[in-house]
Amino acid sequence: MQPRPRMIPEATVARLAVYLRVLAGLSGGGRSHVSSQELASAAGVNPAGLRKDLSYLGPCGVRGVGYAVPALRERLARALGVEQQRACVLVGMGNLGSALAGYAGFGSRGFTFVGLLDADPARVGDLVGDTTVRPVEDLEAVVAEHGVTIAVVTTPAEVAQSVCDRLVAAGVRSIVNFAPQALTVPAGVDVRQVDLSVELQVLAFLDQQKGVQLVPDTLPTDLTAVAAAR
Amino acid sequence: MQPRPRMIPEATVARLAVYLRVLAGLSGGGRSHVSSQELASAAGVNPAGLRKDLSYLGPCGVRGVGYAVPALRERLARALGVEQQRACVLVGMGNLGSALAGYAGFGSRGFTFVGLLDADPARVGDLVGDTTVRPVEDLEAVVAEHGVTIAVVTTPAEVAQSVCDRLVAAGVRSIVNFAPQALTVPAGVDVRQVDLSVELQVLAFLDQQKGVQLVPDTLPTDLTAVAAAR
DNA sequence: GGCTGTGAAAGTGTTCACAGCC
DNA sequence: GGCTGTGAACACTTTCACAGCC
Repeated sequence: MQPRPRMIPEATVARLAVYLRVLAGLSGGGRSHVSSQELASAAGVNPAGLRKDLSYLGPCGVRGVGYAVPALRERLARALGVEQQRACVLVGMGNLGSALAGYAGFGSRGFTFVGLLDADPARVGDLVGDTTVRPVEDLEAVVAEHGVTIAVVTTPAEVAQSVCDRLVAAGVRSIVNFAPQALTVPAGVDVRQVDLSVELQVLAFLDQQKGVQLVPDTLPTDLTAVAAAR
Repeated sequence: MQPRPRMIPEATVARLAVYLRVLAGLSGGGRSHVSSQELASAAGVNPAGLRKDLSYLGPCGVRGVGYAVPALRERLARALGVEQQRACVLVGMGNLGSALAGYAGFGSRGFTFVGLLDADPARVGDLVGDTTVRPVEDLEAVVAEHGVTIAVVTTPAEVAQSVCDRLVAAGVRSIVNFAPQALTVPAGVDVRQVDLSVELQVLAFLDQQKGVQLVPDTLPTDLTAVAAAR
C-alpha cells in the first residue's frame, strides 16, 4: 500500500553533500544552468551516477538543457536538511578538534557548535572561533540545554568509549568518532567511524602494489613468495 | 596459467589496517591467541567478514584455537607494507595539517613526514613535532631529496589543484586530499579524497530521517509532499 | 566442542545504454 | 542535437551456513 517515500542510499547522500558544495561555488559564478557532465567532473564522479543520484529526489533537470542551478541547490539543501540549523558538541579540543571547530564551512551547512569540551584544565577557557572551551564535566548540561543530537568525538582513544557513553546517556543520537577506537552504542544511535591514518595506509598499499606490477616478469614458482614480497 | 597472487579488495585493505592497530594493543596486553569473534568485536566488524579478510593472506589461523597474535601481526604488517618506512610530505600547515603531522600513530605505521610545507611566511620556521615547517617553494626539492611518493594535501581548496600538479610533476604518485576540491591527475596517480564535513552531513540526514520515521502514521496522499517535508 | 576457511547467496553500489523529452 | 531519467547488466561487498580441522 505504501509506494515508499523512496529510500536514498547512504553512498548517494554523501555525494549529494558534495554536489551541494560544488553548486554553491557555481552559484557564486552566476551560472544559471549546468549539465550533469560538468557537475560530475567538478565533483569527481561519473555523470551517469550523478544523474542517478539526483533522480532519487525526483526529476529535477530539463532534458536537452541541464539543471537549473538555484533550483537544484535549494532542492539538495532541503533533501539533506541543511535548512534547519543543528546544534552539535565537540569533545576533545586537540589540534584535530580545533581544526574542525574552526572550519567555517560548517556554519553555512547547518551545523553550529554550541559546546566545545575538553578534559584538560589548561585548555578550558580558550577561545576557538567565537566559542569558549568548557570543561568536559559540562557535557550533560550543554547537551540538555541546547537539545544537542549530534556530537563529534576527537578525544584520545582511551577515553572515547566513556565519552560516548555519556553522550548517549545525555540524549545524543548521532556521533562522528575520530578516535581510533570502535565504539559500542545501543540500537538507534548512529556512529560514523573516521580513521585518518587508514587512508594513508591504503595509499601505501596501492603504492607498493604499483612497484610489484612494474616487475611482472619475475614469475616465482612459489606463490607464498609473492605474498611475502608484498 | 597464473593462479593469481590473489588480489586483495580495497575495502579489505582498509580493514586490515584496523586489525593491525587492534592487534598492536592486544599484543601489549601479552595475549598469545585471539579468536575472530574477539578481534572482530574490537575492530567493530562482523566475525565472518574478518575471517574472509584474513583469508586473502592465505590460511593464518588455527582451527579450534584462533589466531596467534604475534604471527598474525607480522603477517598483516608485511601485507600492508608497514615494515618499510615511507617518506611523505604534508602541504598546508593549518590546524588540520598540524593535527596530522603531530599524530604519533603514523611513525609506528611506516610513515615519516620528511617535509612540512606552508605558503604563509608567518608559519615557516615553526616546529611541529620535530620537523621544521618550510616554505612551499621547497616542495620540489624535498620530494626529490627524499624520493617522496606519498603526499597529504591540507591546503585551502583554491590552491589544492595547483599544489597537486606540482606534487605530481615532482614525482609523487599517491595523494590524500583533505581540501574540499576534486583533483584531476594523470593516470597512474592515486588520489583519496577525504571530506570531513560530509560525515557530519550524512549524520544530519540520518538524524532527520529518524524524526520522520517516528511519525509513520501520517500517510500523505502526495508523495512529493513527503520528499518536500524532508 | 570450538573455531577457522570458504563457497554460495543476498545485498548494495556502479556503470552502461538508450528511450524520452526539449 | 543535446541532455536527462532509468531499467538492466555488471561489479563489488557483506552475510550466511557449513565443511574441515584441531
